[in-house]
Amino acid sequence: MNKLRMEDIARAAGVSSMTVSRALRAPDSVALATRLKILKLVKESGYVPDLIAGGLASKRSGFVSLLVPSINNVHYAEMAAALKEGLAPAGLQVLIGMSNYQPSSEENLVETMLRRRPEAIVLTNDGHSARTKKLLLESRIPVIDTWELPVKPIGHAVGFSNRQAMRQIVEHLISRGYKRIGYIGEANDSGTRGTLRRQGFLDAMLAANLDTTRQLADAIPPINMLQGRSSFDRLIERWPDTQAVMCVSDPAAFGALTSCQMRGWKVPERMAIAGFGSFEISACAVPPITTVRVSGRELGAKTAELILQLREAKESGIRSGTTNIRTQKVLLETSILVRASS
Amino acid sequence: MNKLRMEDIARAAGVSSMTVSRALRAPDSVALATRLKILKLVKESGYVPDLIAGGLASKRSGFVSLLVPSINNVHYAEMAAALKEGLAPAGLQVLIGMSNYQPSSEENLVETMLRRRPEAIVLTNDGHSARTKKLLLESRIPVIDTWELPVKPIGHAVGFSNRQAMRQIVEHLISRGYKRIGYIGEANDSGTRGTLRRQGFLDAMLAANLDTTRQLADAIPPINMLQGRSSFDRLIERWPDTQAVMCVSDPAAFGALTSCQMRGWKVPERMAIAGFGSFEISACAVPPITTVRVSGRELGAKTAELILQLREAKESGIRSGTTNIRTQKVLLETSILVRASS
DNA sequence: TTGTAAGCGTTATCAT
DNA sequence: ATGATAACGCTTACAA
Repeated sequence: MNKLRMEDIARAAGVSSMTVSRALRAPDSVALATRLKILKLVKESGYVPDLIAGGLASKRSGFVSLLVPSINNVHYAEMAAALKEGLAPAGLQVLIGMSNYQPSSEENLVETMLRRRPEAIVLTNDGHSARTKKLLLESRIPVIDTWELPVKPIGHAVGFSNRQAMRQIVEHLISRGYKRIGYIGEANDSGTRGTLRRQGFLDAMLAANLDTTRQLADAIPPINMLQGRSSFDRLIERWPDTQAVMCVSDPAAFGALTSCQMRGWKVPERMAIAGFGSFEISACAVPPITTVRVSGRELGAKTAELILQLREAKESGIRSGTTNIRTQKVLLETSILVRASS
Repeated sequence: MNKLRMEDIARAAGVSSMTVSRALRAPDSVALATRLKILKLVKESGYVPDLIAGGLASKRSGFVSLLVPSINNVHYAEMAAALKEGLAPAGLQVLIGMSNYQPSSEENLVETMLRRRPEAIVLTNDGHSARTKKLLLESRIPVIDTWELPVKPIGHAVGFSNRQAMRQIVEHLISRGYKRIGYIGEANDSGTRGTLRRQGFLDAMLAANLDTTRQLADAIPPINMLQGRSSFDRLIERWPDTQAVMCVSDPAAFGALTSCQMRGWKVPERMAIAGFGSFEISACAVPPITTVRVSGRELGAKTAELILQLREAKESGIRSGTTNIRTQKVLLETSILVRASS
């Protein structure tokens, strides 16, 4: 038994393969009786059209590529789900590639993804290599940077200001009366979100005329709970009179909280704690941890919207002879969730 | 400026496109000078070969499809990373599809993935619909069920026994002297891993002649921390004299722990807790939580191995005229991590 | 070592 | 509403 082709269905239905093709993609353009007969045969035979062949002929691959550093993250998961939901009505599939937080891997991943000619490519991290940028630009495929709004994005961007959000939450700590505030971040974060968040911390502290020396940023990204705990321990060893600690992410903040639990320190009385990202752990910890709310769902939905909009613009551009599509930037709001830890 | 094709590179190099094709895929079959000239042109021009066209011609798509329920899970992340590493040397890419824990979505996802003709398809959940099974079987594409070893897998399988692992950890609790042991699980888990884990709980309890009525399995899968906490609260309300609680997963166990923290209950003195899956939270919680160690990396590596082996078997099968490849089952070991919570 | 010719399985385009 | 034909951009198979 060989693999079925469209022509096999066509022969069985007594029509040409073009009619089968139409019955499958644009049912209205085929007579009802013919269509029903074809669909019945397709179903019975288990025929599955070959998208490789279809893609070659139509020059539409039918999928959008989502590149994430890791698939172990609720925000990427929600973003992916929302992106998928937003693109499904347009018949676009989402295929996910994982770079595993390795910059060299991203370059590779981008190149292998481009080979499959996605209809758009969504990036979730910044700090791309020059070659990555060149490949993306030359591919003529719409590129969307997400999460942060880069000053100079490769193509379009949907995101929020990590710096502004961090500034906001640190201002909250300051308004609570904490003065000796420490910061726990990640190492090697030049050109990444971590840097921007730390910048936000500095913005708030300097504006309030507070001391900014209590910083520890040596965890390997992405910082995890246990790293957060050990950073906290070293922070306290070095600056024992610290009153509050601002962490680059919720898992790190939870790590700091567990250190307090082991020391028998009351939170927030002895030590206030704040995180970033509204992960489940910050809601469930005892006490719950103050954090910055970010919405992967919103990001995914907006990104889907943008992709569909770009697609339409391109269609009408082809019709009108215009080829230039302006770079789009979508800025999302963030808000802080004040909880018992501060 | 139009998209570059292989022929453009060929013309620039003064060779035929076949030579370019060879220089790119089997460098040794092209004269050194020619090859260098071609590779230089490719690099300078930013030409990226079209895998859609290549796939159609060669009947090899060059990718393996990994279908996960969600990308918010460290185990799938590690499995994906290991799978990727294992397949990369063979020139196989891993593309991830997400079903979002919706059974209807899985059917859809399988079908759209099949359209792209992956060279193997890796499934991470069980309980497939009849149509899904039919499509997979008729596709003639190698299918690998992972995590659990189903009694009747669709194709091949790499996994461990959830039932046996759960039995082991419950036996540990029993050996510690706990008698009134409760169970917190997920609702609607017929045919899924949850059912098998609960079965393992029953196995151990019945073998020890202990009461098995303290079960609460009404959380919506996948159970999360807050659901674990509320299940625990209801368990305690109904059976206040419970001594230990076995949870279907670590996040649920952590939820139970936070309830104890809020009640001021000592763990394990007043309440012993055990989880499943060795998530980071169980290592970082205070006290750390006893759990079952599972290795996504190992699963991914073994799965990659199996895929390469099947591929070779197929190659030599084609040469020898044999077409039948036996179903493979790979069983991995699990172990329990005894920690302070029990 | 390189080239030529013929597809791969679908869809675009133009007829009818 | 349906069909014939020619791509789509590459690789296979064979020839030189």
